[in-house]
Amino acid sequence: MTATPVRERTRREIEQQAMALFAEKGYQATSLQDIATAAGCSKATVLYHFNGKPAVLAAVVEPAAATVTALIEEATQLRPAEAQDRAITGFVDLAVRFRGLLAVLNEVVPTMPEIPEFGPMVADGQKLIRLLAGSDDPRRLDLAGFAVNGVLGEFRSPHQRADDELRELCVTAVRRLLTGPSPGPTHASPPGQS
Amino acid sequence: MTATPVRERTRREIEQQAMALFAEKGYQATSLQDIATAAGCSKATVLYHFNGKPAVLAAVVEPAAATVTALIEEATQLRPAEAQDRAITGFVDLAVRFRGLLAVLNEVVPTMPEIPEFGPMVADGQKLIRLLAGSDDPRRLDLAGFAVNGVLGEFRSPHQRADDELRELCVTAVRRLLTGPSPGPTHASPPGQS
DNA sequence: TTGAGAACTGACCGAACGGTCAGGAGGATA
DNA sequence: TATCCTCCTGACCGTTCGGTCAGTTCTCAA
Repeated sequence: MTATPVRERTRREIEQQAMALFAEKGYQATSLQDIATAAGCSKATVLYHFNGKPAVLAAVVEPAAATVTALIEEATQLRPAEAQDRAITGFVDLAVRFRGLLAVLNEVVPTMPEIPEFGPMVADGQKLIRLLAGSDDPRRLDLAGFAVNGVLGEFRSPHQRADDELRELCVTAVRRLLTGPSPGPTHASPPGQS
Repeated sequence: MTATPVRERTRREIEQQAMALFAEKGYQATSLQDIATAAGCSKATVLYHFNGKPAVLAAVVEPAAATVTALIEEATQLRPAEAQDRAITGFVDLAVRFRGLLAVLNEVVPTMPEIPEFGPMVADGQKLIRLLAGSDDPRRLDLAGFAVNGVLGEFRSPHQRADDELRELCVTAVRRLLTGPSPGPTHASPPGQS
């Protein structure tokens, strides 16, 4: 009934194998031939189903992107204080859930503006930082950006760490950065420092 | 007098141009031809002076690596409390000073174990995390790793941020993560949660 | 002046990449 | 059976890359 189920089956296989390879070796280091071999088809078939390598990446990333969008929409409808906490736990959960993909995103971030498929994701990233910060104070926005970088960095190399452990570490770290008293107006030098 | 000054002059020119290009476009995206053109020589000359592209990167990174080693040696001889603060400010200062290089390091980190020239640097990274943590508590070591990732991430894309601003942000964030009370033994759920 | 060695180069190579294209295989339809 | 369309493929293309090599130019001491 879905028009051509065989088409979807092949597409899905390519997406799954591409996801695994991207997570394992990175985006640049994975060639279309690698994906095709893993998926049990020819490189031309990959290009038949996806309009170029970036399109493969976009398809692989799409579920994660949709989840981010949903999280943002959900958190936006909460009151500010709750929204921040929801954003923190939601973001970390999401990072753990798509941990294999995060290293890839990390790698591709610098070249993302060049790829039209990623426009919405960049915008969502900004919204997420806004929610994590909990306010529009530039200082808190900066800290939120720092926190996101820290979380992303935590997934850069394929750790052997368990999901739960990783989640706890990230939540703890992000809360330390973003909750509690506001950072000093100028550079803050905690008591007793050189 | 230094045996062959002309050799050193060319080497230095290549190193400087390579550093600028790496900082601007990244390591992978910079070809040997790019470096040669910028340095006003041929690609073969670059290969004559450096034993392959990774060797160029190693030479470019070497000053920063030496500074890290010096910082570690210095901090190691302080008392623990002072050592941590010295490590924090020293690390951030160093990150700002070599900001152009950090994005490159960030990019190359996953493939670093494959390049023999980088063995000592990886070891220094571990020592630095140990100093930043201020103790051997695994939880604090994890937070220190998170902090390093955050700082590195802050330099991933070429911000327009001023050095001072960046330094203040990083020091604030790292202190928030690593100083103050020890993180709870299990996952801490601040008051009022779903 | 001259010769030896250092410094440098153009031409070339093999490999890998993303992408294109004409056409084959195979099932549904008429 | 004949036709059509979807799915798929091998062969090929142009480009870029890191790296090699034989040979030329330059430097400098004897």
